[in-house]
Amino acid sequence: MVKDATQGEVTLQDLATECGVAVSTVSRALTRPDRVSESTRARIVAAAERLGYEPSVAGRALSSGRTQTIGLMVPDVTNPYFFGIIRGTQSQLRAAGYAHVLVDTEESAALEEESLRRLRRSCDGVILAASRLGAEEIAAWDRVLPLVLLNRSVEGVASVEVDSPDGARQALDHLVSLGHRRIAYVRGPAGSGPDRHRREVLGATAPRYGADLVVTDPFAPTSASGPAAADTVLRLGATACIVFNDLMAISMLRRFADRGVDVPGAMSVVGCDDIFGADFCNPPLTTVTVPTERPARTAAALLLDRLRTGRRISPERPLPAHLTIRESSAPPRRDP
Amino acid sequence: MVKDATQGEVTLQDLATECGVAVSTVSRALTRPDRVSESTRARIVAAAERLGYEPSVAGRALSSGRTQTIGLMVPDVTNPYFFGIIRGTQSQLRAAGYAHVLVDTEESAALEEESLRRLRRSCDGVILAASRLGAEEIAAWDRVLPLVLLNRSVEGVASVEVDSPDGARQALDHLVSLGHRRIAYVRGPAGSGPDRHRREVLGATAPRYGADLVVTDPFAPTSASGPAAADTVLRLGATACIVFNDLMAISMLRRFADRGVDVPGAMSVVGCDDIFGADFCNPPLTTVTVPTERPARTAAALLLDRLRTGRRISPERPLPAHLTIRESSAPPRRDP
DNA sequence: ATGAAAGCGCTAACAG
DNA sequence: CTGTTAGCGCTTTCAT
Repeated sequence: MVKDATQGEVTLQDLATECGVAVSTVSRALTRPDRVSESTRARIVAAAERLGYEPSVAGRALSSGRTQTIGLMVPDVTNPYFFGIIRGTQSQLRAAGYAHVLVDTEESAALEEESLRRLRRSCDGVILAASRLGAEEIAAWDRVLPLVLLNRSVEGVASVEVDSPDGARQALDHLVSLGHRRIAYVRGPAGSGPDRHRREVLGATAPRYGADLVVTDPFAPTSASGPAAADTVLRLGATACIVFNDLMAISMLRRFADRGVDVPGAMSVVGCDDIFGADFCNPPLTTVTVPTERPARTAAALLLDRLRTGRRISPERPLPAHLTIRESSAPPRRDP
Repeated sequence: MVKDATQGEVTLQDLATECGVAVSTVSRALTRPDRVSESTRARIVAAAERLGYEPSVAGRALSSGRTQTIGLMVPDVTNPYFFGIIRGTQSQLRAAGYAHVLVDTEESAALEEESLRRLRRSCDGVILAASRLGAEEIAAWDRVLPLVLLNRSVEGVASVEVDSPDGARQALDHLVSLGHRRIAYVRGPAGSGPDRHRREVLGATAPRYGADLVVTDPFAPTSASGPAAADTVLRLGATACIVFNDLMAISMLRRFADRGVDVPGAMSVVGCDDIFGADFCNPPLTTVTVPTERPARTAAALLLDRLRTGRRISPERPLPAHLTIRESSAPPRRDP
């Protein structure tokens, strides 16, 4: 039953009065059940239940220093890629009794900084997904506020890689196997960890495969960048491209269609992430699939563990990425 | 510059000592600038800046009773429909200096209840999007915790309609104009406000249009329901359907394809929401477009205003819905 | 096992 | 305009 607002909130004091014990006893009964007698504990818990007691986060935070909330910062809530991240962290945190503050940093490092500043006092820790901040800034913040990074690694800061560079290698392998020689990699934002890893892997692998890799300049990882990215790929004379993420890749598909470039006839496109929509766009997008929910849960668990034990444990290896081949990639058209 | 954790947090007391004034003066200087002399205010603000002072949300909440955070509860964070809602409320709240707690209730009324219970003490108010709770429960909660409803209306509780029933009418008009006579409406979840409105409007309008409307039983508003919903529509012998949301509609498109039912040749499909993906699925989906970000901002503004003034203002009218015609709807195939 | 008491950082009367 | 004082609800020594 919902308590009426006019009665005010039920406090520890109320329970103490009700049960004829001291507030400290009530506090213990509710948070350290082993340090009170079984009988009083039962009595207090029953009263709490009956009166609809709900602990005050503020009171608790003030005296204990812990807020029982952790922040999740993502660069773009409207990118379906972050679905799994949001769901995964949320379920893990909820199970542990933590609240979950979601912050959309809108691809802006400045907003990230400001948000961290604001979260510093109100969160016990923060999960930072795909941060656009510099390595030193991240390291500095981690000293103030426990951080776990997702898809970004910084020396000395806990992190979980979602993306595995091998996905890009598989994509390249696939395109080369189809017969492509001149292949473009369409970059994401300049600071991105996965972007760097992919460039490294592709750069190192292309020669071995006998492929001619051309890398674009960085793009904002959103649909809006698609048309420009598509045009760039055409200008570079590639017959196939690997794209930083599916949001851009799907948008590029449309640009190619608008310019009369047949996909996959005249241009093969491989995206990354396998987001919502990748399987039903037109043509369906060949993409690098990476499970996100599991690493997100890992990140949350990592943070919780660190808060509890003070230890920094190292994360399990991420699930391997795999290529999901759909209709947007095919052998290059033979020149007439 | 980021303050080092070893120094501990800077408090009002620190600033007071630093400036040689009382904590209350510092408090006022930072929250009621007009109640302090300009010179001391400047001195204090400068010190705060210099020492990297950040107010303690907990301390503030405890003494003022306000937490400066508001909750947003959505039934499914992985439904792109809620993108605009999340963005809209977030931007509005951020501008007002409020924190934003996102809760995914996973289409479960029980989880909604539990979340409200937990948020009661830690939020100043909650924006409840597409609640699956009963009207009486919602009204009861509103007495305890200021609520604003999105896409759900309950007597006496502030709400903003995103959906306008006229969208469904336009969809029906469209299909009838194309020549369809037997038209199915695929329902969403039982408690949904928009679902009820649409049934009412469609039920009232169909006779006037000379259409034969058949209404399905309720479905969970997710992709998973698509196949079953598609099968039901076929069983009902309709040549066209209006679907509760695009998530289901897109999924139905695929089911129809799998069953060899040509869309739009043998079946016209009209969705609702115009979510991410509706424009690039195959075939592109005719759908009822409704702007979500603006009403979400309105909802946030409404809540903030109520918290500030205690008044309950009534919201502006929602933006009108409009039909966006794409390739998933066409005239019915002439029987051979 | 339980109680008394001291704050945590801040706001909000109430004095001056 | 500013200082003094009392809590807000809770956890946490320190006694008992």
